Amino acid sequence: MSPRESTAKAHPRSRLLEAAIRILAADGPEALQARRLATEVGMSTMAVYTHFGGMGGLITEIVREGFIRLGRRMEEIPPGDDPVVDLLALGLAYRDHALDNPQLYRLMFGVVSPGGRQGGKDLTVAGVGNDLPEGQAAFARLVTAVTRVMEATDTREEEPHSAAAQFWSAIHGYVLLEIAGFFDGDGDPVERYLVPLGTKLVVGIGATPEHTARCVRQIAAARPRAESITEA
Amino acid sequence: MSPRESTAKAHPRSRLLEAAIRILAADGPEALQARRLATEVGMSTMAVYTHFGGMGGLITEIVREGFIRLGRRMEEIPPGDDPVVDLLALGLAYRDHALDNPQLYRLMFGVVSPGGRQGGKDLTVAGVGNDLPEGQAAFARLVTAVTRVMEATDTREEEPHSAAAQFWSAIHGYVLLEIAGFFDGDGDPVERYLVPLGTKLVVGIGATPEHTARCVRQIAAARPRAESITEA
DNA sequence: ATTTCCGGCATAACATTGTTATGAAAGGAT
DNA sequence: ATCCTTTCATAACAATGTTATGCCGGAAAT
Repeated sequence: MSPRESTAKAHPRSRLLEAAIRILAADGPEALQARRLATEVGMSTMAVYTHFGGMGGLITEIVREGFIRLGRRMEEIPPGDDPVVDLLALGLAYRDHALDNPQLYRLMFGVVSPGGRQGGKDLTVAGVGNDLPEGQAAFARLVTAVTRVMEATDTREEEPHSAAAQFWSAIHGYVLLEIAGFFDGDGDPVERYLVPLGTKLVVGIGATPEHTARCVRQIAAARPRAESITEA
Repeated sequence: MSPRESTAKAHPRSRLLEAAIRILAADGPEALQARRLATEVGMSTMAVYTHFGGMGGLITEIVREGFIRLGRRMEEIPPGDDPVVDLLALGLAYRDHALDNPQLYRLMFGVVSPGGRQGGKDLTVAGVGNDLPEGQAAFARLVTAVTRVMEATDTREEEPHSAAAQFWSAIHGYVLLEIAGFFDGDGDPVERYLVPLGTKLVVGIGATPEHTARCVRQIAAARPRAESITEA
């Protein structure tokens, strides 16, 4: 037995979780079924129940993993000299990650219900509230970036937490509309909508329009143009 | 037979649609089932197929009706003297309507999939794209409001369509996060997040901060405080 | 006025889903 | 060596969307 096979046979929980994320990305939440998942990993459907308690528990773990990956993606942005550049780059990284994993992103925010058993009476979504600490961690990264900008611009009129929540609202809404296809056929929606939107918010936080424009040009120069969606 | 009964017996399609919206608001998308719907209107499940072709067709019509109601709610805002006041009031009406019908709002944006057959492989959401003209109508109302502000402030740097799309992104994201419970326990989230967010965008469009602040105070004075969610 | 035809819908069956009951097998603890 | 716990395969169950079938009633045609 090769080591690859040994790691493949072991850790059935991880295999289930990764297979579930793969199926979700490939064929959407409707394909996230117990029998298909069991076939994918070469086991029976009972494995889902022993390791996750059911499809609901599995989806909860998928959401957690989604927030972990989002947090990692945002951590990868190295803080540079200009906090405004960092904040804008953070927003772009957030958008890039969401559009690389659109199905996962929608599932994270309860935007989709795989078996019809989810997203029910209670509208509260695990992850954005206090339920999943991984969600708070990703938000905390945004709060620190906003705080640095406000400190650099001597802005004290607003709490960083409040301003960060506004940033998240704007980017979140933009991302969902772009995923939904609302911006299809209008050129590069990032350049057309997201960058102006972020600019307005950064200026509203306290940065000067001139400085923000310089930061936007700096980021746009380092950014590849006309990328395509990788996930099916 | 009283006239009320006659109208109740007739128009089975409308009865199905209204019952579906009622069930959705009361018990969530998971309760949107063919058998329950048939029981609710006193018919068999076949009625769903004769009138809508299946549950998918019914959901499409629910989404259309949702955009119609959203459009009506936004039409009810009478244009006043100040376009900035109008735009802010439009945003608040949008938010109020969404939080009065949170389940419907999420369904409209493909945010939820009742039955697991929706929101599948294709991420494009009917309504925000070109599929449903009712969705375009609601967005058009926002474009005109933004256009008036930009005309009043002599702003020509940006297209109204682009600025309106940024507004929609921001409000849409805020609404979804508020529905998801992200702002729970932080006081009035409208005052704390939505109003500052709208303020930054209005200023970014070209209005002066002072004038915008006056408009915000004017609207806040006319707005009832600490409203509760009406839908279960 | 009778006949014909067609749309609307109830009944019942079907395929597919999540779930659970049962038991076997494997591995470690005593 | 024995027992106990965990893990999971098999199979059955409940509930879902869907479809096949046929009845019924009214409208149109003769």
